Amino acid sequence: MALEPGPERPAAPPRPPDPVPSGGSAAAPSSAGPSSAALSTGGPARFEVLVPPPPDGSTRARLGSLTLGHGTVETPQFMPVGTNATVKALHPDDLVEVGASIILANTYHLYLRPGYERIGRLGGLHRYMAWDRPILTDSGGFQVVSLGDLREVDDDGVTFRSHLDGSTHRFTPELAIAIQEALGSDVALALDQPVLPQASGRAVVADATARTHRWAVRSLAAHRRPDQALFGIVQGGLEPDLRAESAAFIASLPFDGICLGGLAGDETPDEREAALDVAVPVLDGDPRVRYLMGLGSPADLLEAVHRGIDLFDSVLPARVARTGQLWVPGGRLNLRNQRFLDDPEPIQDGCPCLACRRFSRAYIAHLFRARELLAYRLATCHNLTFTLDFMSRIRAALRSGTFPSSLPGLRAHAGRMSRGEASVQPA
RNA sequence: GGGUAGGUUGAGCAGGUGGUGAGCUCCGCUGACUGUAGAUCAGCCGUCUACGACUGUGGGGGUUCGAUUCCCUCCCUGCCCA
Repeated sequence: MALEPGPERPAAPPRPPDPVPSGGSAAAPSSAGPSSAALSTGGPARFEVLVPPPPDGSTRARLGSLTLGHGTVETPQFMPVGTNATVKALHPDDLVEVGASIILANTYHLYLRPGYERIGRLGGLHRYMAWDRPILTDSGGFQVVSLGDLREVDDDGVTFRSHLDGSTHRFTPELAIAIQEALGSDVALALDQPVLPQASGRAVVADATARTHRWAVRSLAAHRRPDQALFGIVQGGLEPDLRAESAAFIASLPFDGICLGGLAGDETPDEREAALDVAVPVLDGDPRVRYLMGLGSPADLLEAVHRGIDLFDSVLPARVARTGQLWVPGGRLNLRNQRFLDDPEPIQDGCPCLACRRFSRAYIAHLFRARELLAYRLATCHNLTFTLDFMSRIRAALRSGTFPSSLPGLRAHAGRMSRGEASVQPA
């Protein structure tokens, strides 16, 4: 699709070295260098566009740097999801090695168990889970849809039944903020009401979007913690006018970053990209980071970066890893398939991850069949390494000014990792 | 040698006292998954010309319109007694 030309932008500032090498390991977020201090806004989240999109309008992709309390995040970037204050199957050292510079944790889950007051008493989420890099907490808004019939939304908040014990709980925008302040995440999100675009009529989307806007205002009013950023969430489903209106409204508020929610659901890639092409131009010229919630397959990440998104999170690479699907350039391997039992090759030749450095496909295939715990750790390390390395490749292309022209190569590397695309054959 | 309990689709079972045995759990095969109620879930898992049909209850024989069931015989396994 054609991208509309953006406005002229000032020349890019000097390009700092990317701390994440293309091998995907040993990311080392650090404080921003003195050269970028002049662009600091002094807030809890400082986003700088290091390489803006080209003036010819060939892409909205941009290279950036998001500085938070616990470190700097190079963008475009992917956040592994650690719902229960852990990225399933991984040790924090694994996350560092995989190249994670920021992870996501979940307000709803941690509220139910172990309780946010407890985490607060124990020194906050970073100390609790022994992760000293940035953490973003989801507000619990997604559980409004994922918990389905266990919830009821009204204008004041949302009433949930706990998925753990059936007990009744109620979230308001104010409580979601209080929980996240107790957790001490670097980035908090405003409570929102996403909808499944395909399963909802326009009236439902409009209603949820309007409610999300009211909650956004209340979230800002409730937020106190000066060392914590607060991002607002754009909704609007797949309705172009509602999506654009929502983007304009959220952008009019003094949030530290802009999230695009209600996507990465049951919509098609074309529908999702159309929604981005409506929402992102509304944010053009806005100095804040743009975060598309929930997207995780490499091909999807690439197209969203192309359309101007800086930040992503998803469960996908880690979840599919735990079921034996390993991502390699151009596609994926299903290690549960019989043919891998005799395959002595590493999952991906040259990959620096914990799995590929020492183990064969045959061995990992065996571990999956035996349901050995090491299988989940190795597979998760590999897929996150692949994903974060892919983001690093995108950043390298942006830094060198070759991004639009490098799209075909990046698309080939991304392959299709979901939605019924064929698996790759072993080398 | 005598007695006794058994032999069901890769494994383990359920069922079946003359009237259509393709059920279950493993194992196995394949697929799905995107702000994680998920190391989960779904489909398949005897054969075929496949929305239907056929075969299959240790082997062989018999009775019967009809046998997994009744009778004869043989084989195999567990246990008990010599």
